[in-house]
Amino acid sequence: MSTIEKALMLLEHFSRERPEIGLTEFKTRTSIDKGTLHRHLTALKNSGFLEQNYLTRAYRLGPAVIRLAAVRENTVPIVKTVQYYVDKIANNIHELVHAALPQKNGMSAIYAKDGGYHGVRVNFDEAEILPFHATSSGLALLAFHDDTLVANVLSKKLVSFTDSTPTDAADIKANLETIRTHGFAFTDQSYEDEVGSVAVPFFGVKGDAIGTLAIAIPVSRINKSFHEIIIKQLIVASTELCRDLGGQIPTNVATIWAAKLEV
Amino acid sequence: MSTIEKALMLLEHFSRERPEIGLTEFKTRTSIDKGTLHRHLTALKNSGFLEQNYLTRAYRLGPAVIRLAAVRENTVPIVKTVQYYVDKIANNIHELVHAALPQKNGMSAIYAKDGGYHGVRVNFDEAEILPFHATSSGLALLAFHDDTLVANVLSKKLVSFTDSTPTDAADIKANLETIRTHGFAFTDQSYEDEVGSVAVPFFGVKGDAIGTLAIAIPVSRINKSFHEIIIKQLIVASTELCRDLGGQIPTNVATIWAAKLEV
DNA sequence: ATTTTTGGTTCAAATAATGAACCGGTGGAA
DNA sequence: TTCCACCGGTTCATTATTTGAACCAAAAAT
Repeated sequence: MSTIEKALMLLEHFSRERPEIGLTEFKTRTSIDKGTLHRHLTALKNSGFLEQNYLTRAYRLGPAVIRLAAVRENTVPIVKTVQYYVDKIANNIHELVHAALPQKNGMSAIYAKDGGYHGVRVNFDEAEILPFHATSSGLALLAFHDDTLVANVLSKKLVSFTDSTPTDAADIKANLETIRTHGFAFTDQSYEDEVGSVAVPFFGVKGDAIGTLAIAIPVSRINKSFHEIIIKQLIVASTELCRDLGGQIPTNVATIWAAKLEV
Repeated sequence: MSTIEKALMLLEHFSRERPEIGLTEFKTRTSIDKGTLHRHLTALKNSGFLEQNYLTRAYRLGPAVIRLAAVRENTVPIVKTVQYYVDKIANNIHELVHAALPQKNGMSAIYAKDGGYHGVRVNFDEAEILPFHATSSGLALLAFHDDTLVANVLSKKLVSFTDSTPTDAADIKANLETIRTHGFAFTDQSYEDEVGSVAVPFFGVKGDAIGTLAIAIPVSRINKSFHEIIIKQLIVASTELCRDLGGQIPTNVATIWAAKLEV
């Protein structure tokens, strides 16, 4: 692995829950030598990707990422486009809806909207990394993305989050096949207890999955008819989203989805 | 310079005007060897910082920057906070207002709002890099930032954009001194013909300038009383912004600003 | 049909990354 | 106060990676 990739991997450690990380904490988290770490962190700092809390000397993400995100969003306005559809679904079904994009080690939610209606709500952090194998977003993306990603994900240790987290590669592979025939993914408490979720992919110009739309619901509120309603909403939104982004829904998926909407 | 920094410098070439850059174009723009470039671009791609247009093979910014920006904004919510004040000023004075953060080679506008009132308007691109020496934003930041940045900027070749662009290091140093005594910066067609601008810094916890609020106006509409009004608006907004961000206005600046508001 | 230009690859030579040991400051605990 | 542990940061000989001229294949342009 190149030095560049090693250094950029450091940025993956930052999240909402862990916005600042000190040198020694980095060392324990990565088991990279302190000297090397310091040089990498300094390079990232010099490039504006990190800055230091001048009191604690801990590192946090820097202003360079703000500019890059603005340029990226101007180039490919996924976030803005996605927001419209997430809001729409959330208003219709009054549950937590979110959209996520694939990152190296999982899906990253780029926007979430709580339908705000029920007392019991699913708690959710944007910018959190959702593991591919344990979330409906992750599985929906894997199922419709190229096989190298699947092989890559399954080759690593599959962490267990709840009693229901699937950790067997063969099981997951079979599940991905099911997801492909159904046109959507769902999970039952595989990432968080008491939370089920449903997700559909949305597609890029090549007809490859570039992101997902998903809904998370307390298991107590899941029932068959509601499940059907949710899936229809997701399919309609994803279809329109693909149109807006200039994406192409693979013909087999289009057929499956059309059939789902007929029912 | 480390390999990491060299690679990250490549990301600086992307902007609204140039959202996609091919290998050969990169070569002409950077005069880095093609082999090296390709390896760096591939590393950035593997890390999610770039992706390739699958038709043209040109590179564009990738989804990783979206996640990082979300985390950064959650850690230090400058963009969101700044928007409120930019909108407020724009509504009051009906001119183009923007906020900018320092990057390595200039200021990057993170938000802009056109007051939308006049026929002749200043055109403006967010995420564009505004050179330190030729814009009021840049000068306002330099004047209240640490001297190493000033020395760094002045040590490089100062590009001329109009007939009025200051390109002499001594002149600029003198101007920075003036800016420090006035508490704001202004420029007259130094970056774009027919456009003048005024800027004030806003400060971080250390009392160092971390960004700027600025107004750009067609020179035809500038007059003394309007100038005064603009400066007052900027000072008030920056003061409140610093409070919101937990920043500290250096005492000497606070004194100067207080005097300006008295008049 | 040929030339030019594109993105991408190779491998010996050149250079930068690495990491064990070290430094100095800070904040408890004895 | 003294001591010790822990923090961020630095050094420098060893080691591994980066580098770039030459090369390749495919796609445009002529």
